[in-house]
Amino acid sequence: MSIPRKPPEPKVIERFHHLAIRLLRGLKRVDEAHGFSGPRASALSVLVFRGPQSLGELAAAEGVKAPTMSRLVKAMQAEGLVEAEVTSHDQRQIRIVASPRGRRLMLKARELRLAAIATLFEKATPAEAKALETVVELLARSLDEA
Amino acid sequence: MSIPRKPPEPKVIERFHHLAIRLLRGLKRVDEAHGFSGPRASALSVLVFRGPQSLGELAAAEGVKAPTMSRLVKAMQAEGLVEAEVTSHDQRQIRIVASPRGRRLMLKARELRLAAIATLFEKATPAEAKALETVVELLARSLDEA
DNA sequence: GGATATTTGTTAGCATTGCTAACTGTTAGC
DNA sequence: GCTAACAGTTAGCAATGCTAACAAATATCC
Repeated sequence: MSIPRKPPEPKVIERFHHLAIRLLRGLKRVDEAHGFSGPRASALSVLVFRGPQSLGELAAAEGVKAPTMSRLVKAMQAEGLVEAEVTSHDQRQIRIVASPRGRRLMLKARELRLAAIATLFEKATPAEAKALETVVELLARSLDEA
Repeated sequence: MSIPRKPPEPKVIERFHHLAIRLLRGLKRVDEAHGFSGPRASALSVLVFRGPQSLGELAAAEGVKAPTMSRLVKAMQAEGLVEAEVTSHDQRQIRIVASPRGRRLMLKARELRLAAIATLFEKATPAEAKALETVVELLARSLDEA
């Protein structure tokens, strides 16, 4: 028994593409207005939601190479956003932790981003809200298996 | 007569946010795999779809300041992606045009991006395809009025 | 008509963020 | 224990964003 399929029109794909770009561009503005942006916010959310990470883990989570993350961590340390220390059992690794201040700022920034997105959907009808859920499910499935 | 409303759950917003980030990150990879990326592809699509632009217009369309676009145009000229010349009536302005090669490469890159997105939706059921259309409509409406 | 202001683009110089290559120190394996 | 592999750091390059300061052309205002 096969599942019925009906891929969306190319036109819809194009519009979706364009909208995704515009959305992220807008979010970038939200971040910049609030101070620390991009890589800092992203690395901090990993540290807050997944807990302390080694440099390698954090670099992998963010999809960047070790030297890039090394420099970012150093900068964030100087700004009091994270703390780093050598772990007990393996003297090579470092353990990076979000500082209370880093945690607070990240959560605030995240809140603003989510609020900005929520605004876009606030006028949704019940049917549209349901459609959004459906699309989120579909996208999550596709991205996870990719 | 008021329209019934039912904003989506915060959880759905969060997931949508996360998925949008993952999607764009993936597209960046697609671009990088193919050579020229980000600002070049984006500026070229403005030149191809809206036609020749002055430097100021192009900078505004891309949301960057004039010096940034000035440098980008110079680099793209050197790479044979665009051509620039002084306009007839106002000797201050330049008229930037996509070269045939720039046009071709941009269209190819765009095709790859859209194909990557299409892949995500190719297993959609008819109901899911309809839901995507609904969300695209809703998003477009919200972003346009913002 | 000519002095002054505005507009358009460029140049110079700085910050951030990505990379690779080369290095240091630590751990693991033979 | 010697050597190989691993974890991070440092140095240096490229791309992309910015502001400040400038040159040239055009508009504006007596």
